[in-house]
Amino acid sequence: MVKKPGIRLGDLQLRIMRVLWDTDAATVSEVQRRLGRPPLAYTTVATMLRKLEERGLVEHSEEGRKFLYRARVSMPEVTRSMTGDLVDRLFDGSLTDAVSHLLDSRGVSADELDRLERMIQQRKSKP
Amino acid sequence: MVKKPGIRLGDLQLRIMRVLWDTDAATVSEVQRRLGRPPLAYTTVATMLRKLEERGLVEHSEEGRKFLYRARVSMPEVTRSMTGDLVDRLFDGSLTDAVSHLLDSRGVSADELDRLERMIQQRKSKP
DNA sequence: TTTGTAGTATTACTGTTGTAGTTGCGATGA
DNA sequence: TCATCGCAACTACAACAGTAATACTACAAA
Repeated sequence: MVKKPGIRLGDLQLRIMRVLWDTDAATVSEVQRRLGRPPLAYTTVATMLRKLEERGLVEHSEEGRKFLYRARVSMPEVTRSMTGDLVDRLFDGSLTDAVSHLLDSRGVSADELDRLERMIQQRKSKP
Repeated sequence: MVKKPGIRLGDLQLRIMRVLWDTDAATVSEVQRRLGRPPLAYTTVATMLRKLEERGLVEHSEEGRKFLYRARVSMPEVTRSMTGDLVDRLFDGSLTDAVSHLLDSRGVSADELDRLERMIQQRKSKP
């Protein structure tokens, strides 16, 4: 069993990963462009990509003289790790506590409640 | 409307806040003791409390020559802030996506599903 | 009165995230 | 040929979390 080291990502790191999950592979400039709004310096993006690669979350191949980056960890993997982390930290691992809190703390529309209910029904029907 | 600055806490910071939420007020030594297991240096705890106080999350009064610390932010406040943060970061603010992911990624017992279902029923019955 | 001790204050150091400047190099267009 | 541009490499640095040693101080015990 390979151990999962518990992935923690900062804001920018996560935004970069999201770009890579969307595009499958991208150069630094592409990532930079896709990050949008207040444009970050090219070197900022390049630095973060290098650091992500050091951590093994990303890899690159050379396409001519530019680097093509792609994710080495999947989105579900990261998502699971980060949510699990928070559920552990805040709710002592209790899923129901976590969901309960979510329902309490955010306005949930009747529509959403319906969807959630159906989700649970489905989950119940198949073991 | 007072703005909520989006509270982010590190591991130790959260553990310390939890102690304070549990005890209502505690000296540095008490906090240190309550953190348990691999005991941290007294000064480590004191330093973190000071930093938390700088951020306004904690306050102290003087009890003789020792400091009595207590939380200035409530547990639900912090919990809401941190979960909201993650839901925004990972699921673009979609609560159903978040719950859906939680159900998928962790083993959920039939028992828990029942409890969740009842929770949703309750929520539906009162607007 | 001296000294140990329990406290706080000060200082320091490592690692990580976010942010970017500077440098060097190779392709390319004038 | 030479200036420029695109790009990677290297370096830097502020902020913050975590960790703690060291220094100062006031009370208590002997």
